[in-house]
Amino acid sequence: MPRYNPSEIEPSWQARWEAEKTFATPDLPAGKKRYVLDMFPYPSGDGLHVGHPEGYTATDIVSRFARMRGETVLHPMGFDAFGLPAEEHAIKTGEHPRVQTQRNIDNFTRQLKMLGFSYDWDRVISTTDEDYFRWTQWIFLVLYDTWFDRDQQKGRAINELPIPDSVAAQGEDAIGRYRDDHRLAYQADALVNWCPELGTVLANEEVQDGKSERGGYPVKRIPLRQWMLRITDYAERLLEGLDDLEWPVGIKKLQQDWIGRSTGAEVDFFIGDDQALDAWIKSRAANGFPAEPGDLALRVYTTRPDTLFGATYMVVAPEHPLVAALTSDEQRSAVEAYCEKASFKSDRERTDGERGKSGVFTGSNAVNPVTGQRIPIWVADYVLAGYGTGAIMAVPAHDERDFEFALQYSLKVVPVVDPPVDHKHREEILAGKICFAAKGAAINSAGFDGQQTEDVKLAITARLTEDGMGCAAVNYKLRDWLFSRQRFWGEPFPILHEVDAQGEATGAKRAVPVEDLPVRLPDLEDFKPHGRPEPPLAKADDDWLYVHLDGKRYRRETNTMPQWAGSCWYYLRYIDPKNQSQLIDPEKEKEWMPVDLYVGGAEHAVLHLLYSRFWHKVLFDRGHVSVPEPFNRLVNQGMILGEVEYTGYLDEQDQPVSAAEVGRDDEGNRIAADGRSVRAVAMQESDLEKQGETFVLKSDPAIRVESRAFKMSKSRGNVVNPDDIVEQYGADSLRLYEMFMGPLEATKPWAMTGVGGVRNFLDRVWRMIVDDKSDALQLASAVVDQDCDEEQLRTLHQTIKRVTEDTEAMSFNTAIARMMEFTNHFTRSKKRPISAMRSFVVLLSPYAPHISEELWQLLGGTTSISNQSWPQWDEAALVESSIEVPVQINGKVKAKISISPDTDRDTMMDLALNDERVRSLIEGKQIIKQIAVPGRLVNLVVK
RNA sequence: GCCGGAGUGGCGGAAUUGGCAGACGCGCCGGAUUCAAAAUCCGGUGAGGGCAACCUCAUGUGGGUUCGAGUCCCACCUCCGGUACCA
Repeated sequence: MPRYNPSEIEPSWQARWEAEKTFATPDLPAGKKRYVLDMFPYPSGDGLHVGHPEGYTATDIVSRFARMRGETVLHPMGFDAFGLPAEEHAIKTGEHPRVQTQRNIDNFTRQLKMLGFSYDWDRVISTTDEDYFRWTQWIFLVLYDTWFDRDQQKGRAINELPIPDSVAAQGEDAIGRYRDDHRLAYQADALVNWCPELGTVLANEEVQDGKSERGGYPVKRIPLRQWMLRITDYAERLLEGLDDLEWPVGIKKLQQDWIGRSTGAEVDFFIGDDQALDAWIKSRAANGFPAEPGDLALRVYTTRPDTLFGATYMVVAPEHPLVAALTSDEQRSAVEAYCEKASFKSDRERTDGERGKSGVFTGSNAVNPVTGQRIPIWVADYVLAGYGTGAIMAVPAHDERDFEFALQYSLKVVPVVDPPVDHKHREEILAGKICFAAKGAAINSAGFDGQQTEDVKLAITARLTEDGMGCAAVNYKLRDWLFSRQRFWGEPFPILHEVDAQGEATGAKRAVPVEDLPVRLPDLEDFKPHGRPEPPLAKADDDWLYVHLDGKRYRRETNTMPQWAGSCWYYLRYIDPKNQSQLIDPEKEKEWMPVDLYVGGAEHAVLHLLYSRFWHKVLFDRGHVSVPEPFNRLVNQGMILGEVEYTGYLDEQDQPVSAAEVGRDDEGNRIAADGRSVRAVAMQESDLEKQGETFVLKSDPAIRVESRAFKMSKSRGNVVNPDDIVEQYGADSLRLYEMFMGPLEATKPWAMTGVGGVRNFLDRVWRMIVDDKSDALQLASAVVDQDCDEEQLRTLHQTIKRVTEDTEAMSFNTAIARMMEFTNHFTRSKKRPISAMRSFVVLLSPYAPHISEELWQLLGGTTSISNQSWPQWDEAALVESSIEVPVQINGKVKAKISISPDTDRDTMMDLALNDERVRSLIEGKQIIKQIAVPGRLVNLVVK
């Protein structure tokens, strides 16, 4: 009895695809190309998660579909294999990270192949391959060799950087330093998130709630010499580039917010002695606003220059370079203590918790450039050193943060914006009792009174510019990218630091010559961090660590790159994965780029996608790639949650407590409204019933029960393993179920019964074509070599049309529903024309490739079904001779009439009015309005 | 707080973009087949009322626009995800 047996047919077809290289992609596309890309996985020890195949199946369907429509498809897969877990494992076990990484890659590869994805496995790459990271290092050298020309808004070669005469006069070293200051890859002392437990610094993104994202260990801020990438130079380009991309608007917005462009003005406040004020004002008026504020001024950035008249005090960040100079002797101990305390806190800790503001008066004053009045300068950690100029003018009347601070320290509040007259709190705002951050008309602002906010901004900025006190300015939230890690398992930097005879660094550096790449990782005895913020590579032998070049001695850079590095450009390498002389052959790059469809999780919305775009733009500017943006279309697959769980509550006496009464006490323990402590228990669906919006116990409807699906997690024990599903139901069922669950982008809960449902469908498809009663594999007797009848033909062509359109629209769930309808229809037919069966199996093949191959072969196919061309539908076959349309009376369906689909408006109305039932219903009533929509409905409004 | 997304049967979800709400699947009920069960096949299945033909109500809540609203507008509620003093 040849039952549908996926565990037999799936591996055999996979073996055949592999042996025949069915999905090998040519170097260059013939005709229309399509580059379909998945976000490559980190090969963790846990293996594939059920969330991975969701996106992978979607792209596989798109790829198979496109191939059958004659496009040349590039659909590759690889591994993002550097990263912390492998290193943690190495530290624990002493096993080289490469060994474990390879094991995990092998397991992932097995799992991916088991799902029947049509990747070109000859193009597989791993970021940890020397042959790959050689080019990651090469791109780093491009960044190192590039400066950003603001006038042209373009990255250019460092030797094209204009050297000011004053620098040139100081000699080669000065020129070198000047260049180093302009490179896109540069070193700086950065306050870093040092995590002693992990023995590494972390990027801001890797720190959550003052703890490491991985492991949840405490993080301290310490200054350290770090590699930085000047992504901020590209802020404007990264912002503009978003416009033309077919990305979800939400993701675009996240990137825009992350870049955080704002416009306003920089303003200098005089901080010198009164005697020097006049001279300063005169010199500013004569010479204009200088690039640097000088010793006599404190520079701020504001987005509301219109509120300058309301600036009643100033605040500098604790790390601001002028803090010491501004601090008076009386205040020195208080200020120093405050700054010391702030330095121990991370950005996150500063803002965490109470959210109360704190600060200390410096003892100094500054002159408000428009009022001429002296205002106090405070130091407070609600001002961040890294944004704007690290100092602000505080306008408590019109800024919530300043208002809160002013309230706490009894600072002056001067309203300078009059809210609209109908504003609820206008009186209190004008009295300085409530803060108003919106727009209005200027007041208390001398000559600007009465003008609207936007106009005042321009007018005041113009006046400041004229007086040399300020200028219009743009700022970004985006920070330069902290690019070095103190880890072993990452790409070494291809940089050499010159050392003198004593082994001391001279400060000069040079790039490793391109022909010497890759810089391989050294052999180490063990991988343990030493607890100091110094990279493990420093433990390498001198053979590795020291290099002689051109008669000089160098020490290698010992930091490694972060995990993001490898994933920044992998999509390029797939196009030319084995090229030994170049990153990518320009001819191939031109033919294949950009990526037409990129599918992955929304968790990479900002970082990975922003970093890749940045690298790509640099490569573009330097002529290595031909398009300005790498990913034309982006789709985020939604999260798959675990099975729905029903949770009831019991008190200490095991009496049920309604979920409506359950809350949490201060320690987070669950308690009932009356204070009894309660515990959660899992409930069976069969014991529950729906009551209104909620579920209740059948036995006691007063007791409410929670119903919810949770994120899959090991600790919750609701993780679904793809291996188990494939074993029980088959890969085709898993693929089909993941697509049938709902829209690709939606978050949706897993349901094992649903997998059974699609398996049932595949069983029906099998029996529609295969004779399951006979011992040999042969066609069912109902499958006949004759033409479709009219209805079958219509069903077939409707199915072709809808599956084609739904697949194009990536509406996979409805495409599958259409195929189920087809199967329902033809299973009922005693005669199933073989031509219809063939067309159907072709439609099914991108979704469930293994069963389709098997059935295709049985239906007489001699080559892989993936070589078939996609069926075309015939509009003529879709036309029905007669359709039923509803007749509504006052918007309610009261009757149906049968008409030919092309019946015109008037004829429809006549038919409706003559319908027996309609006539009886409108008898004696007055028809006020007649609406007829051809092919759709008739509506009569009667009184 | 702010930003995004979503609320449709017992459940997952459809609905040509303003035109027959609930496609398709799961579950449930009934029937056929069977010694019996599984499997399979056929039929039914939003709620309430009626012997019936039918009637009434129904897409988170309340209003509005329209001949007609799940879909558009206004106000609100709930859930999920992201984010955190960026001057």
